[in-house]
Amino acid sequence: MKNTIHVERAIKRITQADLAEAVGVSRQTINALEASKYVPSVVLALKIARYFDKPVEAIFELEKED
Amino acid sequence: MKNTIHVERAIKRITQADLAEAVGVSRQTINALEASKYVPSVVLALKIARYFDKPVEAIFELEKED
DNA sequence: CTTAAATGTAAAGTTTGCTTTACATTTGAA
DNA sequence: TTCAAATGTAAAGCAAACTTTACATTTAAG
Repeated sequence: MKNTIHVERAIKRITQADLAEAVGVSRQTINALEASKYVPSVVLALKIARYFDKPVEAIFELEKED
Repeated sequence: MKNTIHVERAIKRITQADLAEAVGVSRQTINALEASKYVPSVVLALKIARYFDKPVEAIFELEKED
């Protein structure tokens, strides 16, 4: 599983803390997601995708090992 | 969080066990998802969506309480 | 350079996804 | 009606998501 949260965030010029607050999780959760330290729930993925106004698939991509 | 796995499965006329095997989880996991007993990871959601050839958003929908 | 904001990281704790085993109930085809 | 397949459900256990607190490092603006 890889994601482009870092990129989307750069485009919108938003901090990890901003995104965290917008989707209702802790800043560390966003940081860990960007570092691929774990896989989010589909609820969180949907909220992040909705925030960036893109489909889930545009931000979260399956890899072979998934 | 609600999902339409049951419906998609009915359209394709597949059993819970078939879907489970196709996406690499146990049959009980699919059963529990259909019963909304829990929220899947985005990896599992992506696999299910891909299996049904639809976007994640077409199968998994956020509700107010999410 | 200095300082504040942003990011990285870590540890301990709680909750929840998902598994396995096991059994009961429902459904559908012969 | 009978028998098998499909579904529902439950409990115990493990792994992973996510939280809070706390601190160190990097980045950027003045």
